Amino acid sequence: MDKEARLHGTTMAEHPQALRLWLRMLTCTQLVETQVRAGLRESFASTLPRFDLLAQLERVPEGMKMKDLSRRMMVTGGNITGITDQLVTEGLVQRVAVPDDGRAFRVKLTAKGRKQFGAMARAHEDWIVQAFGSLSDKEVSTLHRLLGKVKEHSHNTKNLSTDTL
Amino acid sequence: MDKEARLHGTTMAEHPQALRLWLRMLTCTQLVETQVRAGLRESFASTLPRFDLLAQLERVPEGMKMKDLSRRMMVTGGNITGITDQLVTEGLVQRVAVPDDGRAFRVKLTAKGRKQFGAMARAHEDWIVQAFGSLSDKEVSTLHRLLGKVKEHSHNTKNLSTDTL
DNA sequence: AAGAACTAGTTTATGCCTAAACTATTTTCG
DNA sequence: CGAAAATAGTTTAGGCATAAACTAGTTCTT
Repeated sequence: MDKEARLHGTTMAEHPQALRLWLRMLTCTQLVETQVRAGLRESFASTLPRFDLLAQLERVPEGMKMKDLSRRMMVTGGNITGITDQLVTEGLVQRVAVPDDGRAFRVKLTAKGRKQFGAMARAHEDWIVQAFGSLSDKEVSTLHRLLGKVKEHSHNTKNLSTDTL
Repeated sequence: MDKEARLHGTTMAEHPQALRLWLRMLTCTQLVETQVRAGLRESFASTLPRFDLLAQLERVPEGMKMKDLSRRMMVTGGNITGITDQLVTEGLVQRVAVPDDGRAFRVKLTAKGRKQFGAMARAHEDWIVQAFGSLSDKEVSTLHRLLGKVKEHSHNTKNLSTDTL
């Protein structure tokens, strides 16, 4: 069945629905991201990764270890080092040593950081609400649910690509 | 109405649906992207932007101007210069001068590039089909349609953020 | 025809991203 | 205990992204 389609050599003309969906999803994400990035740059002289890191810390007064930030933000550790360095320079976060573990730091918002993040979060929310403004509540919820399935499936099938043994 | 919600100071606790949707969409995109990037690197020693550029050229035997690539790929011009340089070095594309316009180049796939892209595209398609494998045909089509609305809306509202005059 | 405005492509400076190597601390366990 | 393995964080090398300045060719305007 699948083999047939391939034998006919028509796969490249077909552009299966999944592929079209993926391209559109990528486009949407980039469109929204571009707008958010521009907003953060113009209104706050900041960037999306920095905002993202602040957002992670916002609800955790005691701060988070860098390793946890790395996992939550889905970026490699080296990155967290760099972004944190920036935010420390800007005075928005601070590194605090962890008593029981001489290797680790806890990254915490400063008072200035908390204030700054508040302003950014309000603007950010407006941008996002606007970006999805053409959808009804029901459509938003449908989209949310379907993407949830994609997300779970992706988590479950991680690192299984070359599992031929 | 909206004002009330804000006055109550509860916006940050609410996490409107749009915001949750956006975060989930970002997560999904990153998950799929990470898998595709790993595949391209491991199987073809290549990258997503290079694959993307080859894909743009695949259906246009006469090649495309770099400006058009920039627009189609939604990245700035300087980027196209770099990616094209890489692909030229790898022998997968070539720059061809445009007769009537001394400034412009046409970027074309070489025979090697066409062959290489074919192999990459087959693998890529498999990865994507797998990434969305948990969705039914109907769900794929729903997702596609809803994202279409987001995309159109975003295109229509570009550059209107600070239009107070 | 000549200057201004525009356009195609490149370059520069800066930031984020990865993978992989490295340092310095735990933790594990023979 | 003490060597080996694991972990937290940093550094390095390379690629891709942006914005903004720059070069060189084209088009517009008068």
